[in-house]
Amino acid sequence: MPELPEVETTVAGLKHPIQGKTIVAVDFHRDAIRYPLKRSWLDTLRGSRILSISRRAKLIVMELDKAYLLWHLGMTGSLRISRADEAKRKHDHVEIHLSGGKILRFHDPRRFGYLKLFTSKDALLESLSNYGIEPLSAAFDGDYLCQRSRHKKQPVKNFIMDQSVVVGVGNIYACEALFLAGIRPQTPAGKIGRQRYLCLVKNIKAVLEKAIAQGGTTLKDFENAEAKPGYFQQFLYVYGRESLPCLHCQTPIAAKRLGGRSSFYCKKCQR
DNA sequence: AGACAGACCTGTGAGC
DNA sequence: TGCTCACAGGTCTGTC
Repeated sequence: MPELPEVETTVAGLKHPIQGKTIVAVDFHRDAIRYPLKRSWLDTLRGSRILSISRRAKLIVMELDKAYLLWHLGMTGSLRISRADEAKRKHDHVEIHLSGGKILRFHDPRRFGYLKLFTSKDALLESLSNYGIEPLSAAFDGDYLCQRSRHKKQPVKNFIMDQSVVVGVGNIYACEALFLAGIRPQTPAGKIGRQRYLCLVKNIKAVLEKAIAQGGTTLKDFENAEAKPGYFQQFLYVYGRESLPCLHCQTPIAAKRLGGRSSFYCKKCQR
């Protein structure tokens, strides 16, 4: 599920409720999600204060006074704040009881998400070292993308979804940004010129910023920290619109699998 | 090294 | 109604 805007929305919603709170108790309801949930973490977590929460790539970083918690929401994960009297739902795998009585719950039906604990900043940074630059940073520009793409034969859509190049762009926003830039998803990345990369970067930033402003995209089960959906899905031009008329030229939207992922584009608007 | 397929999971909707 | 199948927002690993 969550691409950068959904993670950003989650972090924004969690800041106020959890920053400065102390972890009173932690429940692991499984031994593992994607990776093992180690019982030894429980002692570290109990009594820890949450100093800050932030996002890096599609990851959520919680800085505690004794450690760092790193969350990935995978495809169907969500983190939400609930009252103590709200019943645990199916697929609530982790519950963190906070001072003040609220509970932070990690919900993830498909269990592609994960939670990791690091006891030093170096270990945390090491685990983040393979990620590329942030798409909303000034460093992400057309020249960067153009330079990284030289000699690459892979489809440009797969290229911009490569987290070691630029982080946070997933299947939905890759399709949307390529549509807005007028670039076909299957075009080899190395064959695209600087001018078109300038345009693509502009549209990646625009699509992500607009999605953040709308609280992300909810196709099925994304919900933010307050259990509310996002509203960006009503602004989608191509994603999930196979055979429907292009909103610019009425040509039926085409679908194609690239790198195992459904890709949507307009044969007339995207070349 | 780069590109691709397959694996990891459960839920949902379509088609029979 | 109930079965089977394909597919879903993301990584990670193995293979060619």
